[in-house]
Amino acid sequence: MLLTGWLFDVYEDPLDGLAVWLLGDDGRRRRLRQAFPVTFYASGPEARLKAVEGFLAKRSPAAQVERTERCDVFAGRDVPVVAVKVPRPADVPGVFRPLERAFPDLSYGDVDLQLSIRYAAASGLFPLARCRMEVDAGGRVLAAEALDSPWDMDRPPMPLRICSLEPDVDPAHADPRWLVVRCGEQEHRLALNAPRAMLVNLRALLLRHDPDLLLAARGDTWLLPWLIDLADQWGVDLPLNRDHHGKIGRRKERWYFSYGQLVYRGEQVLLAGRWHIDRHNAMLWDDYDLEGVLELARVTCLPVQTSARVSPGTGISSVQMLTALRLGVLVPWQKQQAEEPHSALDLFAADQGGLVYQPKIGLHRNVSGLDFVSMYPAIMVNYNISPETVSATPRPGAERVPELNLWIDRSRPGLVPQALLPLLNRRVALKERLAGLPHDSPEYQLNKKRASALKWLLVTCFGYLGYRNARFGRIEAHQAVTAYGREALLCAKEVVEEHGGEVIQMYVDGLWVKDCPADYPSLLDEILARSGLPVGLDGVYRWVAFLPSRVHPRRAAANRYFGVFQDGEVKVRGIEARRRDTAPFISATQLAVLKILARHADPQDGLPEAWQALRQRLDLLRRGRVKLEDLLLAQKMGRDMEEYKARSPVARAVAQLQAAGKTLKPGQRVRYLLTLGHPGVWAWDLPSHPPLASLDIARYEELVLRAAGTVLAPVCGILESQFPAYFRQHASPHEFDRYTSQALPGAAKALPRARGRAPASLPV
DNA sequence: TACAGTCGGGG
DNA sequence: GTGTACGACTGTA
Repeated sequence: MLLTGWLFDVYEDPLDGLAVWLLGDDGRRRRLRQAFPVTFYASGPEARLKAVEGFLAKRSPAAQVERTERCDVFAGRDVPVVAVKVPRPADVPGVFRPLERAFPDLSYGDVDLQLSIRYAAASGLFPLARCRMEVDAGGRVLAAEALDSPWDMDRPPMPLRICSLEPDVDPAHADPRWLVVRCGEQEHRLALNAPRAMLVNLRALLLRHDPDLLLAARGDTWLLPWLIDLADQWGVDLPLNRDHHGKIGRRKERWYFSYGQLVYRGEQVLLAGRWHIDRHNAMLWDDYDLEGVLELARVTCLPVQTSARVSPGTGISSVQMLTALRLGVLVPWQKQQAEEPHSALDLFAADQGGLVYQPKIGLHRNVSGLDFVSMYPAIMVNYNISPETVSATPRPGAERVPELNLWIDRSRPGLVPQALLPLLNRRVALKERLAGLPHDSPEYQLNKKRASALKWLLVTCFGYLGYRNARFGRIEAHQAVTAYGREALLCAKEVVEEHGGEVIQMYVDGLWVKDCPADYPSLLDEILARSGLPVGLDGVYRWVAFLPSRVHPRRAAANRYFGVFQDGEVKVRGIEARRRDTAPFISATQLAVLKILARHADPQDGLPEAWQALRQRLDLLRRGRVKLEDLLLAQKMGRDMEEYKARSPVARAVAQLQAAGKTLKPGQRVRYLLTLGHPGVWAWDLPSHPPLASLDIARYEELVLRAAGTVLAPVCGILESQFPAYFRQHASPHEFDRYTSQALPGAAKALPRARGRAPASLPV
């Protein structure tokens, strides 16, 4: 039988090797089976390989053992190996573990690979591929072929049936009463206080709609674990899985450090034959949602349920492994080559990393923002930077890295550039398409999410190059990339200056140019021609403010700025509104003030209106008209409770929750209100809310004024620290407490003009 | 004032 | 599955 359709999912089947789900063109969802033997390799001295053969013949008779050669990418050549082929993926650990224990001195390759990646490399199929399968009467796949590729720009959408499940409130905050279930056009509200009826109804819905995707809010961390227990308790057979043979996969919650910050990942519940995604436990869901997840699955070949939950780092690592498998390069089981311990993992490490300049503090008009497009990935591709192409000694035909004693072999394409090239090309193609589409069209939205998912993959690949435990990482390659980056930025600066522009700020992959020559295309082309890397115009700022450091007011903070483009769009970086610990009301106030300034060609002309808006906001705060949710500060718990030395607000809020029986894990976010007296905070997830009168309004006022000062002080030409006093004196002629909304229009007239007040040290 | 603790950055 | 930068800022002691 010949079937065509979409590849829905592939996972291990203990008996047959693989379970393969096909979403057929006829609308049927079929669980097929496929035999799938897998091979891994051992390499080392001849005598040891002989011993391996003897060992396996005795200990693992089911394994087929063969002598051959494979490419060791770090050695740069084919090496003799023992190939060990086992009948099913599930057989690998049983054969490998004793082998590795007996021969710890050998190198191993292709051992610990995700099944989906092995399958993709072997079959040419990928998640969501259009495909044709030849299947026997017993549902065994005899042959399969892909009918499209992940790089296709236009593909028919996969006809997914989606069911969404959502509790009426966040279960961490309060006890939900309803579960809202949406299947297609229908919406059902299931009462949670009648568990048996709820289960029976949910079962009926699942059977009737048979969804491909359960999109559950808090599905990982609350709903599914709870439903599974409840169904068990009430003896209801709840068909969460579509695969009757499959088990529901549970992964425990965990926390870890990544790029210097603590990350908490909640428990995961993975279904068989159906996808389950919890948008609150899905990486970057708010950025690219389902379409981005599907794009990731196609290009990384990770299963959809995995793509939704992993960090882009895992994604890029999968693409590298896939590339290696397809090229016949061994994927090291453990990292082979020695390297210095290092710390500079991050894209923006200033020391021997990206180039950072001290901008000129204050307000600047008519500034162009120029950015290299995907700078670091473009460098890796353009200069062929890969762990195996970098060497610390000159080799014939190798190119020296600027400023460093490193050489790059450009005679053969490196593994990492080969993995990146299609991603980079696709992102460029998607962006080109976006440029021609109206922003409100569905096609624009779709492609934007795809481009965004690719962006994160590309951003992370640089970090992976320098990451100690990456399989295809090497610190020297990482250093080479940043060296080329610095060179490219300096090259761009030269070109700009030759054209008569003044560079007022440079930051890793971007530069800000005052009174940039208007002939952009030729300027950008020249930078491309001289640096080899594409540059784009981020936009032309009507004005942009670079902020001084709060700790050292004479020094500029490279990373705190805001500005307004010619079309009125606002861009902010590093200031309160960008920080996830800022209360929504405070962010909103800061942005509201900034948007008022943005409406004026000269931001100072917006000051009277900005003062008025600020007074109104403070008035709302005073009169208790701000929703409690909008006053929530949110911070991550950075360590275990016992490890806190200072009674910081977070520590106090966590302690409150603990006393109320709610335990938080490191990396989880704690939301709290600021209250009067001791302990000064009120954790949001406590069973009750604080009385309105106990909110520390004065403290909130301080925070509002501080955030407003960040954007207003540079426009007034004063230091941020002077702002609250300045505001009370100049912009608020009446006593604070006497504010009423009726008094406001008159008050606005009494405002002074700030123009010309700037001290000499602050260019305005 | 020193120290402890958390945040951004990429588009 | 793995994972702990750096500088800037805020708050505590």
